[in-house]
Amino acid sequence: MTDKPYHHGDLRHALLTAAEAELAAHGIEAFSLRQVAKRAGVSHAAPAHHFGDANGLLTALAAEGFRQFLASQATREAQAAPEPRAQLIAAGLGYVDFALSRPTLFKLLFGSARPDYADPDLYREAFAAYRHLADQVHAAGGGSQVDVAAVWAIAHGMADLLAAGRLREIAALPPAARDAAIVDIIGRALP
Amino acid sequence: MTDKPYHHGDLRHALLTAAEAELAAHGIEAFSLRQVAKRAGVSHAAPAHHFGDANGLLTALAAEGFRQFLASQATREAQAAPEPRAQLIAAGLGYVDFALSRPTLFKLLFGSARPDYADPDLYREAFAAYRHLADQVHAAGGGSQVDVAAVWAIAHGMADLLAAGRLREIAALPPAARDAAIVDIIGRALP
DNA sequence: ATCCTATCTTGTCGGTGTCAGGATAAGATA
DNA sequence: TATCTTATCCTGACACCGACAAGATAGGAT
Repeated sequence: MTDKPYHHGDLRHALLTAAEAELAAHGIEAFSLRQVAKRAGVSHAAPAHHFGDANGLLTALAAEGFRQFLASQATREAQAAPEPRAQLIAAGLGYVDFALSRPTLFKLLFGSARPDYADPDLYREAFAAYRHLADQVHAAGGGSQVDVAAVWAIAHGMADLLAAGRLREIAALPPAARDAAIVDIIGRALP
Repeated sequence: MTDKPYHHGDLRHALLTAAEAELAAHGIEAFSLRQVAKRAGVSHAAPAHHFGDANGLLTALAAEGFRQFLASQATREAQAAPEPRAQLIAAGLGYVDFALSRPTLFKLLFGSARPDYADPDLYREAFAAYRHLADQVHAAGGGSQVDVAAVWAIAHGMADLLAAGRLREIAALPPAARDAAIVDIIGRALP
């Protein structure tokens, strides 16, 4: 039993992990900085040194979330055919996967005003996610801003509604049928 | 100058109005029951009698929000051709109109865990909104749950992204061009 | 005229974010 | 090795918040 050392060692990382767990457990609207500190076994004011304030922690967590968001898309893309359109559809599936496997983190990224997008790290990651989508749409033959908006809207709409517990009929399908429905729907955005 | 009477007269309505104003001013994540009470010129505990707790107030506000949501769609439908498909597209435009004109209220309806959907009034209004959409999809020739999901997802995705300040290129278009883009996009959901 | 009930206020409690100041430890310098 | 500097973490305090309890006031029924 090591008495807890005064210095944690990797508190920043531990706080991010604790914050994500708290978020998943109690939802973003009940997020509490003191509960995060308690979960990490540290005093209530310890997070301030690493993140400034509560929004700073959520901003850092959102940046990390965008990295996981792109990784979720990459996983699906690696399993799909290399043609641009198949890759685009796969990215859409990864979009939905992320929203369903980490719903509160998804809401932090897309439905919360607390992350500060003036933060360079977060801005860069969010922009990278947008760029990835736009590149795929262009590669798949979409030429206009309207095409990008259509694909983004339909993927985001599916993800957001499913993460919010709506569209129960779709969510309740067996995985293969569910994926097929999502593929069908996303494909409509680029006729 | 009438000294404020001990009894307000229509405090319930005044609190809902004040709550919507507070929501629009400071966002849902900074929502404060005491600020709502102060805005209505009433003590901090006065809302409890009418709404129980803060979530009760937000639940009542969400129910009212769904009525406005359907009204926003009805406005667009009244200006559109009577064919089912035109009516469906018009409803989609009204969906987006609502999200852009009342973004925080929109987030309360579709992106918040605070309203309690076990409340009969809120459940009824939310279900009416869903039913309206499903009926229109069926009237326009959509036969499956997937068709309903596709239309809902694309309209909701456009609305949510625009309300969150994303899709700036679309939001920045002049009204007529913006509407045309939205019509184009929504139409893709039902080929 | 009286009682009953709905309405609203005041006061209090535990919890929260943020700030100020102090304690501790790690690393650099000598 | 001894001291200085800096990063890290803690304690304590303040104002604000949601919720609850108890009391004050007024409207309406009897």
